[in-house]
Amino acid sequence: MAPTNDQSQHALPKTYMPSDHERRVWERWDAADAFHADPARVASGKAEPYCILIPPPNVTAPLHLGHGLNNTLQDVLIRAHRLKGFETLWMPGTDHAGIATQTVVDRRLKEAGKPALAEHKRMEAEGQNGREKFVAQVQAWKDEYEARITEQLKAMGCSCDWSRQRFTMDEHCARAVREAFFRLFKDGLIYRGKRLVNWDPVTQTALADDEVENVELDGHFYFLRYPLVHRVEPGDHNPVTWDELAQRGYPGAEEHPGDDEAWIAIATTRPETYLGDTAVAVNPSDPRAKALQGLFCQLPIIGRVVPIVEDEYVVKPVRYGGDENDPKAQTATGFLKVTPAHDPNDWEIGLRHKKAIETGCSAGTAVINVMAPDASISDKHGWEDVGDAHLFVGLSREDARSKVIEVFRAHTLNDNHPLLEEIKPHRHAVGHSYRSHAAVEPYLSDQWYCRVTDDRLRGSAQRAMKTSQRSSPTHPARPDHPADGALTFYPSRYAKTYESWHDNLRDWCISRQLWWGHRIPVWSRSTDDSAARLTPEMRDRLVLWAKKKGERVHITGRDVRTTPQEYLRDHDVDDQFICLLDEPTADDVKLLVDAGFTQDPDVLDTWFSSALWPLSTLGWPHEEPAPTAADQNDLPRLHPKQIDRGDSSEIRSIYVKRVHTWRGFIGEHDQPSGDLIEKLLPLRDRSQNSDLPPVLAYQLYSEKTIREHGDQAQPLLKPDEIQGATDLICAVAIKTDEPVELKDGPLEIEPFLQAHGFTRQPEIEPGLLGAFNPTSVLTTAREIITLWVSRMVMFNRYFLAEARNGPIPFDDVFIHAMIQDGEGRKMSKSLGNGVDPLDIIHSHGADAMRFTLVQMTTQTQDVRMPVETDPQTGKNTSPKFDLGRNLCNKLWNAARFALGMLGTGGAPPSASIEPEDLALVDRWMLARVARATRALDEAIDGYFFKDYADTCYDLLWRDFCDWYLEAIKPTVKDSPAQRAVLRHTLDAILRVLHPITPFVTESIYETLRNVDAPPIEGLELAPPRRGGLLATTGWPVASPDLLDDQAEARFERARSLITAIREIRAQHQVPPKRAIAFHPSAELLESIERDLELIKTLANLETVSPDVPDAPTAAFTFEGVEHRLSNLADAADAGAEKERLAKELADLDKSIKNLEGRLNNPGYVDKAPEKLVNQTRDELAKKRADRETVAAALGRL
RNA sequence: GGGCGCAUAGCUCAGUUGGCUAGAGCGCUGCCGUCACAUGGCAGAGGUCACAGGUUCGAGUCCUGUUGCGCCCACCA
Repeated sequence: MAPTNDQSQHALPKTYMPSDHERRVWERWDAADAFHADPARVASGKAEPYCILIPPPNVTAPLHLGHGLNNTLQDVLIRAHRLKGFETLWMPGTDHAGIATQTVVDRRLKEAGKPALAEHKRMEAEGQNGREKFVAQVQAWKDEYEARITEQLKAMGCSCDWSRQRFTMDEHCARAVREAFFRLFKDGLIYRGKRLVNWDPVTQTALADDEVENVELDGHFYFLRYPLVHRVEPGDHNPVTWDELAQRGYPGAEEHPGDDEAWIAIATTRPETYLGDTAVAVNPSDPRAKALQGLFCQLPIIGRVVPIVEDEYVVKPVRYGGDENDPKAQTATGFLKVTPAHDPNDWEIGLRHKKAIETGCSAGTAVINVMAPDASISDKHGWEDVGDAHLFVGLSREDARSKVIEVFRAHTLNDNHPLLEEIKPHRHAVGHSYRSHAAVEPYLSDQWYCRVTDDRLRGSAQRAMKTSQRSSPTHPARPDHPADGALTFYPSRYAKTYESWHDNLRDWCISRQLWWGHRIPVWSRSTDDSAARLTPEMRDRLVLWAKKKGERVHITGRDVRTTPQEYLRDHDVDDQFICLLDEPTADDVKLLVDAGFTQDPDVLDTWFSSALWPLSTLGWPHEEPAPTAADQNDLPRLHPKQIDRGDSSEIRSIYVKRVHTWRGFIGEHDQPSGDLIEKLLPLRDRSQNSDLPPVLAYQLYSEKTIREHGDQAQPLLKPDEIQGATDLICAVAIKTDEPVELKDGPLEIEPFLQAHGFTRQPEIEPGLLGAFNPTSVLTTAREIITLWVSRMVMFNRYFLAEARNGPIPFDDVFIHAMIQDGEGRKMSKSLGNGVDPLDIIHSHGADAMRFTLVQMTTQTQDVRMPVETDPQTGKNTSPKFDLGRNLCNKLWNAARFALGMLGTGGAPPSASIEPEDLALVDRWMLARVARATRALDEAIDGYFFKDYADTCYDLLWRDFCDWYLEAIKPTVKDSPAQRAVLRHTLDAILRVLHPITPFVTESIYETLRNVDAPPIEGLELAPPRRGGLLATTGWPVASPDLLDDQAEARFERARSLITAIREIRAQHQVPPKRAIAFHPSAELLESIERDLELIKTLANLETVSPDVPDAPTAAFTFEGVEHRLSNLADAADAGAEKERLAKELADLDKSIKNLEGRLNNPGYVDKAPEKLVNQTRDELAKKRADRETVAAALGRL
């Protein structure tokens, strides 16, 4: 063998220092493009795709340990599949996280004493571009945090395809958002609605239902009295007396003095909303309802008269027939104040009784909003009959509540009954904004909604779920439609969350009154003011404009679907909406502004762009065919589809792989096309005729041809056609940034194109969508199953639908556990119990962190991680990470030892090695590798991450280090075959561990890959595909022939014997160095003859012979027979021996009793499987024999 | 109010379809400075599987109930 490189062994430090390796390894991966996925390999059938889209982290803050876990798991899947030969794409990116980021930046600006959101809003109102300036601040924040997040992910070793990183507000995503919005809008799935929304009075935006967190609070029930009156004109007072009520048959009326004014009592938790009451409701089956028909209530102070309506929704008090078991019935008065503008239920009641309320309520309307957007009481937002209630105006919600109570307490009816009847404590859930944590106000507001309850969205999401995971085989709403998808949750219990979310779905409020987000691409024109109606001329201009835009603009109104022409002609509608697919040009804007339109100031809910993630990141809506692999060095043919249809004065471009494609429009804007053509034609000719690789290609189309022929359009080729055309679209592909030599000197192509009005926009990669959507698995936290998973399914299916249901964006959804601290609390900034992944990477290394996290990932919903604060650094850490660090160190040292044994650059490989020619321990080791790879395959397929880590751990530590390396120490230097097994086993271990601990394995592989050894028959270890990197090698494939049952059983037997001997050694406190003598029975000696060297090595035996010397010995039982050891110590310790034997005897007695009991049970013998019963009998016989031997030994002492 | 989950060694957790004496890591005890690794080796102690019933030849595992935690959902009378 080659000289053992002792120097190199000693050059390696005894301890694995992650910081010495992680950067170098990362740079090697990066330099080799190791993680770049090529859709062409999928398209050409050379590789199966495997794709994961990162759940884009919010740019609000750096990543926390939960992200660390999630992304580690994804990387494990990605790296394992990359090794398994899949074409693997892990798409990275970040989320703009609208409300969250805007809130954080606002807060930071305030803390820094800089102009914050409020100031910017004022600037905007004053025409000083406040919006733009504020968004720039948020953008700067985003840039900083996106960079930090990227750095964190890279530090963790995440093998994303970093060349394709996306952001939910970048141009690709914006493009997808516009397309999606436009299509939904056109298809009637987005509409404008005025209704109650969850309003956050602090950030002053609407929230979706799922952005509201319910918090249990101690509140009160306030019982208020409303006097009953006859119909009166406002200001009049015509009370109803109890006598009158008694005559009308009102139960209980006689309990009151007959001349007194009668009242009814309502119970509320929010007395301040009484200012907006427009009715009082009673259950029609309440015995009092009939007597009240035709009567009214008069609201104190305000003087508003409101009708009494009958509605089944109202809970009857127990006394009047309510359900005793209903807690509501126990506190209910049977009367419900109806405040449609400030309570969702009341809103519904208001709708049901709209007419009756409008005619009965003295305000003449069913809806009275008494609050400003900051939730203070206001008479400027729909409240007109303020009356004597001015004292409330301007108060906050909380102050208004106290004031109302104060006033009701002070006012009395009949001089002795305060209007405040009672206050009872009441604990109830109150919605709070998940961002500002302010109590959410149900607030009347005009918002955009996505009609997710439509079957095209909700239905398709429900049908997507695999039948076996459903609680009902079909969706209730469409019993005739069975499942048509294979959406599967791991663990399966989360399927229920998904299912029930859809059952209770309501339309999704998608507009947010924020500045940070995708602006809603709708221009609207309110025609409330009749003077502002469209002039016929303006209408004609708009119609013409819309006609020219064709399919790229959609005009409609509130809940009305007509053709644009019809729509604009109709002067009765109150709102007009124009949705544009493309960013409007300056001309468009001018026209729209002239016509009185303004762009909607709102932005879209963050989740709208998140829902498009599987589409936008993969290039949708540009669906372009993948280039074939052979084309890679050529310029692509520029397909007309790549050229925007419609308004072509807009200039667009794309990249195709690393080829930059530019698009421009020639022949408008007084731009002389001649110059461009003159320059371009020779360029193309040069490219086509030269031996040099082509650097530029372009094609010219007439806009008209593209309009008429779409994808079938042919480019213009003849010079005269080109020169004559006035509507040329030019698509240019360039392959270099270098100047190109022309006759008249070098031409810098990009500046040249720019000068001609071309702009370059980010690349769209052909074929990504086709190759990688559907993706393979989504790995995420359970809290966003509803927010995100469902919506991705809906949108993917909707937008990719050829017919009814498009593909599901992923079949598998893995929901990982939540990391809590040692006390089971969520990790959070406010508790100070969070752990920063970078801190762990610094203290323990990325691999250590990853291993620990993977090892913790079981199928439970929470995992706990005891958090400790390092007293020196003040940083949080956890002792759990030592596990991972220790494992890396163990691997490092095992490799150090192995490499020392192997040397480097050894003998060239000869013929392959047949396993049957190998020593027992080698065959055993190979069998362990074979068994482990099988277990690991299963673990990966079923998302059993802990099993994966544990299997690796056992293979490396228990099998390879504890047994194999120890066993081969005396023999490996002289056995080339054993060295081959050592080399390849280590190689296989590196490969299977690589998905969890990529850095240390890659570091070791740098050396190991240069060590040659003959291959072993049945163990396939594919070489690296790129850059000599372990990350690009192949998964170890072990043939079933390596599963050697006999070798394993034989080794196990030797191992039991070794363990038995070691036990005696420990019992007698024999120092490890001391070699002892073993005296087996003659039979045992004969049966272990072959493996004697192995046993001697591992049990540290000096001699083995059946002859027991005349010296102190210790006895032990193996396979029911007594054997002896001698030379244990200079003096025998009879006491310890006795103690040990006594304990062994007791243990044996216990299990004998247990086994006998079982066999004496006739039920067991009759009913249990025969095999099991026989096993029990054998066991009992063995134990009895052992017992006899032990008892005899004990007797002799 | 509805749904889901958890309770196993001092700590953190495994324990697939019920089946030999319930496992791992950390911690603990003993021996070890040994020439891959003390971030290590060998050996060991430690568990009435929350509680009460039930099904079964057999229950940590299945069923019912109880207790204690945790999470999600639900239009706050």
